[in-house]
Formats: sequence, C-alpha cells, structure tokens
Amino acid sequence: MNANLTRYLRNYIDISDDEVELFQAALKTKTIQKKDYLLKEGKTCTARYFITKGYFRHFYIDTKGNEQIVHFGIENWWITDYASLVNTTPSKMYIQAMEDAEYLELSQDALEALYIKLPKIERFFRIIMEKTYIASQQRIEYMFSLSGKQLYETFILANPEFANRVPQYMLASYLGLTPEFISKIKSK
Amino acid sequence: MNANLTRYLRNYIDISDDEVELFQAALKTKTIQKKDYLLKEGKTCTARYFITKGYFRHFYIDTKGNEQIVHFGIENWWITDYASLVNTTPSKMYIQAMEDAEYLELSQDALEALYIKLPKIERFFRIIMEKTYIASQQRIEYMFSLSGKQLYETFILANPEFANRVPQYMLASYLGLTPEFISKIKSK
DNA sequence: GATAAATCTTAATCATGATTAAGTGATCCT
DNA sequence: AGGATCACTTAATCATGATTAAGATTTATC
Repeated sequence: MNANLTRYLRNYIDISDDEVELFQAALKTKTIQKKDYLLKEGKTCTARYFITKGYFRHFYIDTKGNEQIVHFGIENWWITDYASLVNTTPSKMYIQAMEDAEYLELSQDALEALYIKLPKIERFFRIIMEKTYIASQQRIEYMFSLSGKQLYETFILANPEFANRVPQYMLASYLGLTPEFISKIKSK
Repeated sequence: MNANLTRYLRNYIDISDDEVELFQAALKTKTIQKKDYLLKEGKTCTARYFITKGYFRHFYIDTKGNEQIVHFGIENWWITDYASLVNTTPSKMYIQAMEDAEYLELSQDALEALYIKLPKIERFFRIIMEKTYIASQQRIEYMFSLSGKQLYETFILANPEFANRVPQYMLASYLGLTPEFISKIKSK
C-alpha cells in the first residue's frame, strides 16, 4: 500500500481504507532501468503509470527527426499517452525513464473494472483530467505570451529542484527552444 | 429536450430517456446577443455552457494589451473557463458571443447535485475531459512542429466552414500569428 | 446614400531565436 | 588511463514572422 498514492487519492475524493486497498490491488509495482521505455512509437498504450521514483520524459520524433519533449513525469504524478490509451490507437510517442525508476502500473482493463466496482474512481480521474487540462491550457498561454527567455526563467522559478535534475538540452526541447539559446540566456 | 445534446450524451455513455430528462432539467436555455459576454475578467466562472447556436471566442488580454484568443466555441461544444470554474477563482478570461447565440447553461452547483443523483454524468465529463485534453495536447504539438504557414493551412483544412465564419484577424490571434502575416500567406 | 467603423492588404524594417560550425569539458566504458 | 560519446558554450549568419505605417475595401449605422 503506497502512502503517497493514498494521500494523493484523498486529496481529491473521500475514500475508505478498504476502498483504497481495492484500488491499490489493481496496481502492479514495477521497476525500470534508466533509458528503458514504458512506451515506444507504434505500440498502443494500455496503461497509466503512477511514478514513485525517478523521472520520465514523454517525447515524439518530429518531421525533421528531432526528439520533441512534450512532458516530464516526476514522482507522484501520472504519466501516459492519452491519445493512444483513450482511442486505442498506435502511439506516436515515446515514454522513457531518465533515471532508474519505480512506478505503479494501472492497466486500462483493470481501470475499467474499477470504474464499475468503485464509481468514485471515475470521479477521481474526472478531477485529475480537469487539473491536467488546466495545466495544459496554462502552458499554451505561456507559449503565446512569453519570450524564450521568459519561458526559461518561469520554468526555473517554478521548478528549481527539477531544473537541476534535467539536462539543459532536454529542458530546451520541452520549452521549444534550442540548447544554444538556453546557453545564451544563462550567459547573461 | 435538446436532440443534439441527447445524441452527444449517448456518444459517450449509456443513458435512458428518463436520465436524459433528469440531466436536461439541470440545464437552462438562454440566449445572448452578439458581442455580449458569458464571462469577463475578474468574475468567477460558475457554469459550463453547451452551445446550440452561434459561436463564441474565449480570450484573455495579454501583457501588451492584445486580445489573445485561446479557443473558439461552436455549436454542440461545451465552453467554460475551467481554471476559474474548478478552482473557484476570478477569471483572467473573457467569453464573448460572436453572433447572436443560444446555449444551455449547466451551473456548477446543479452539476454537483447531478454527480450525486446520476453518477454516470461523472463518467460523461471524465470522458469529455479526456477528449478535451487530447485536443489541447495535439494543439501544443502543432505549435511546436508547424510553421505559421502550416498552422494556418492545417486549420483551414480541418475547419473549412468555420474559417469563413471567423474574421481573419481572430483566426490569426488563435493561431498566434499576426493578421498581416496571414494576409501574406494568402497572397501566395 | 453618406459617413464611420471594422477588416484586410501591402511593403519596408526589425528582432527573436534557429542554424551552422567549432571548440571545450564531462562522463562513461573497457 | 585512453578513447568515445555526451553535454554545454560561443559566435557568426540566417529566417520566420513581428512591427510599423499607410492605404484599400468591406460592413455597419444613421
């Protein structure tokens, strides 16, 4: 029984110990080595992953062959490719461990059974999706309104600990900038 | 009883006629005149709106004083400001009717009562949020990968009818471009 | 129908940040 | 330890698309 996940659940829904156990019974604890993949292009994503240790990057390969990072996944966050998971279509995405990592796997099949057994889980993921969507919209607003320099500085300010954990060139990719440009920002 | 909304509900969940009626009873049918606002900056958003006629723009005023459009809302779509609605905080956004319009208003209070009376509505909005989030992610990918010209052409191709309905300068704002640049694209 | 307001166009100049290229340190691997 | 890959830096050049400014055209209003 994962204490962080329990706390996380209870942030959003009222849930008894028994119900938490039912939820956690649907999860498989797994480990993965640095640089290995949770998902690769062409595979259909069939699960959501709750990260308990390490961090992941979620990226695709664009038309010029560059790896474009769309998200980082860190401890106590869910990571998955919703486009592939929800529509059961082959993914265009990669999800890769950036450190040796641990996570809880919630397969879509197990989740659908849970929705029936425990309808409040439906509520939980409804709320999670609302939060996730709001964050996505916030990011779009930043992309519209901020200069490259401001994007970088806003990220560093909001995620100071994480910024040191990630190679600069991956941060650049996530922000839609080049490593050279980040270098230029920092030198001033 | 709105036939479009019923069809829309049944795209996502199994729901009886009686239950549809219960859902529709929570909705208020309203009209609004062109250029009037569903939401203004500083007000807290307290409802979701299902558009049945006309279209809306959802925008904020950026630091330079420009209106930045984040979304258009068209017939048979929901529109609301999730950031304000979910966190019950004053909105930074405006939602404005671009034509004389009709919509169904679902207040957050009514929705929360519905979640309890009719838990499958929780499921419905969980699914809607997943779809909405996937669209938001797709948009971020476009913003990363496409040139201004490609952004414009992709939008026109995906929304040919709508592109004629919207002034060019608003489309420019939505795409993060200037009207002058759109003009340049079209002249070639 | 006349006037005003809103929208679109053209063209010159400018700025942000990409691209290219080279070089410098780190870190990993045997 | 030595070589190789990986990560970061610097600097010159380039391109996309913004800004500015003016004019043209369309639409709304009385």
